[in-house]
Amino acid sequence: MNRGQIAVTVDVVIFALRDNDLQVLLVKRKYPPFSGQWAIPGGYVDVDESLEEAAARELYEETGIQVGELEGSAARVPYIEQLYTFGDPHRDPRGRVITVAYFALVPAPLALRAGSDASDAEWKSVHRLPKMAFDHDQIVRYALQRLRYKLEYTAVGFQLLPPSFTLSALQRAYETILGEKLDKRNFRRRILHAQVIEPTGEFQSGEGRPAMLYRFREDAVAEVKARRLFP
Amino acid sequence: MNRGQIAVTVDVVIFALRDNDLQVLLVKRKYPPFSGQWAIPGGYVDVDESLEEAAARELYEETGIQVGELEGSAARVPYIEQLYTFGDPHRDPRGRVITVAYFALVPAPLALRAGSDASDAEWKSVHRLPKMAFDHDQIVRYALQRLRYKLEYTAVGFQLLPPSFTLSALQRAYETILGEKLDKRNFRRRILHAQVIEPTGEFQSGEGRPAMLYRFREDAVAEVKARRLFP
DNA sequence: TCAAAAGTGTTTGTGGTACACCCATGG
DNA sequence: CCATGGGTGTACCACAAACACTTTTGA
Repeated sequence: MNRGQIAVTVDVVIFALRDNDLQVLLVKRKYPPFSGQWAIPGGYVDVDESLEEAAARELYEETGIQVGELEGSAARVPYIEQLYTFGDPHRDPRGRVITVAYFALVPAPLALRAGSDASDAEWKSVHRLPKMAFDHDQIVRYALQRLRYKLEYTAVGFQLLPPSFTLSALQRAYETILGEKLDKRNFRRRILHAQVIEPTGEFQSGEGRPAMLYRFREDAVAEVKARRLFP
Repeated sequence: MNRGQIAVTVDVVIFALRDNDLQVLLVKRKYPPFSGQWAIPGGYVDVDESLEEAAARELYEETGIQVGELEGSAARVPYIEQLYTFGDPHRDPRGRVITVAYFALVPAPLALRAGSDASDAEWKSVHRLPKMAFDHDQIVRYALQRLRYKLEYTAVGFQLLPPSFTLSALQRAYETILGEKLDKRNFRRRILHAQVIEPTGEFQSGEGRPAMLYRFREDAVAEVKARRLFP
């Protein structure tokens, strides 16, 4: 019998697109172990809250970001899903701590607030990650792999964009995350053909010719079963 | 702070093909809560063992099935992966118990042994599941969904078959799991084209014309990235 | 010779990929 | 008028789906 000997935490990998780069929100640890090092936001699960509630609470306490669909909220996470549970017996020097990792996507510009558990919160490029506490580097790498994977067969990528966006911005988002160039004509044809976005009727003016703005269709089928019997 | 107030278990959904049916291994609970009801094998995680070790140990204790690649072992699990972590605060009447669920595939005929923690272990059809303890029905349903999903884009299905098998047997396996008929010629072409199996040179005699036996190619690329940008 | 299961090809449609130029606007 | 990014079409190829008959064996 081992009740009471194992602690459970949740940790959340939060992705956003900033400066044409895929970034992760990290917090600087105030207290040991690993104090002064960067970590993904997270903390202990309370006895009477669900894992999702714990993830939302820790996120809010450490970064000011709220989970939910509320309009007008400056900082909200529209998308969160369970990633994996990491349970190596030696992943935390304090003792046996199992962590249920989540991964979240937020539209680019979010107001942050340093919370009580963390002295600082900062966005860091996934390509230049600092040394991180615990096994958090492994968790972030796994989350990135999952994000890339999901990007290709679900419409999850729209969660990283503002409510309306141009097709070029969408393509840049895909290219940034996948780390490769995509053909403009093929990209547009596939996205439009997939019927997941619709034109807003508005245009965005900028440097060159104004671009049509699109929005994600809420009624879109985000994930479709594809008969493949492995490639 | 909540250390010590939350218990962690692992539970394993084990699938096998028996009698042209997809079945799950269930154990009858000896002790409360839910004593006398069916449950998937599992139990508390020890402080000093990893989640995978805990899954393997519980599996062995309750069913006699060993995890690993050992040849000659009558009952071994060649495939196991983490499924999901279920953490609803009220999923266990004894208190807060979070369970890390795994799902495993075994080739059809495995010798079972009732263990000390379970008075009985039995294979049950996924289509006619009995009333189950805790949220185990939910876990099994989720595992089935995952199995069907993986079947289509990975070569995981071969883990449910003996080392050598006919193409008809493979097709029956797919049809049983997916719950639908597949076209024989298209199925064979795709499987052979995918280069995941090779002929053994042996034939299996039976009712009609003898059938070529195939084996899974260990060097096969089981999962290939397919550029789709959602269907 | 019959029953039972194994094995085999072609046509058609759809979607992926490669590829280059004109368009609308602001400065 | 020019720089900047927005927007468009076609040809080829690979693979998915639909579809029915011949072959081999044992009883």
